[in-house]
Amino acid sequence: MTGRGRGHLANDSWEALLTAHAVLMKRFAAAPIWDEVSMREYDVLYTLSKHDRPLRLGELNRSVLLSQPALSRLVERLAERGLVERAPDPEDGRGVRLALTEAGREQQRRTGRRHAADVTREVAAALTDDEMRRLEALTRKLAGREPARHDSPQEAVQ
Amino acid sequence: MTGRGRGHLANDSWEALLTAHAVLMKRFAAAPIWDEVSMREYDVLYTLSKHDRPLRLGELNRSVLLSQPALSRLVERLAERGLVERAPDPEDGRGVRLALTEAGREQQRRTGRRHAADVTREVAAALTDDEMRRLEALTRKLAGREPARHDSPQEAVQ
DNA sequence: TTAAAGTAGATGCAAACGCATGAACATTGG
DNA sequence: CCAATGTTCATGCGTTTGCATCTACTTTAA
Repeated sequence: MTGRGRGHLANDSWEALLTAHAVLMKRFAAAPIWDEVSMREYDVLYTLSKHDRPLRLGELNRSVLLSQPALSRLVERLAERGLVERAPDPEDGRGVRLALTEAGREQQRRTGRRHAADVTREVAAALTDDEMRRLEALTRKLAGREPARHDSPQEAVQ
Repeated sequence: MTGRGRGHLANDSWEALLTAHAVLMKRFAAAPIWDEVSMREYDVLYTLSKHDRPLRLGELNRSVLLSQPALSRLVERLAERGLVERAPDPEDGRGVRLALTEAGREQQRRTGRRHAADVTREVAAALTDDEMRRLEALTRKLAGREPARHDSPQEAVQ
């Protein structure tokens, strides 16, 4: 007698995550720190800052919730503003290698410092240290998997 | 000797949540079930379906990650398609009361059934029952608070 | 080796978005 | 009671987004 099935558990927890995401994103968006770069632009700058090697557009697109063309143009605008450098990939003539410029890195640090303070204020005010650690572990586990296959499991196919 | 401070814990857990959100949203968006209503439109239909009383635009806007004007027009389009009903609020002449039409409710159920299957597949494949319950509890706690104040705490001001 | 198929990113264009602001109504203070 | 202020949603307008498609390059296989 489990009360609710796994399906309900899965959907309820996902809905709760979505709600938390929306509520906190609204609060962060309301902060007066997005005058130089928008939240989406910051997302790109932050993702690039996390890696020390240049990223391909497609790699970047895996963590940024935008369509490939939209991201392509967002990066284009950041490049025009001197925050991102676009270079052809020497190992793949189709690709571009994206990296922060020095100005981009400084901008990321400046905005990141201010944003991190907001994140700390909201999250640390809501959860204990242990809860934050557990939330991190759970959400990492949630994202860190192969996509679940849709079709029925085929047994011993060749 | 805590290793990392609360600020780091807060930011790391928030980043992990953001990553999980982006990764799973991408997978869900890739599902072939958004031909009748888009994900954002479904978000509105779903939120309305959760409440049995009509919602005000402002209330709806608290859970939907869109600007007020964008939501106003999204609702307008849904109303034109006969999925949402907009009525003036009898208790407040400025407001509108939003509710699903019967067609809207059916559409929400149809899309919801298909989407829920995807959510179950991804989330239940990644987490145990206990983990799902813990994730739900943590994210509820995270969102279910008053916004943390920014300014310094004023003591005993009148 | 080379034609066919696949992949990465850019571009045209209509739809949707956010910001600033407006119009209508509600609330407050004198 | 009424003027001033606040609140709620709608609208004008420039910017950004997504979809479809294109080009350029790579990979596969014959």
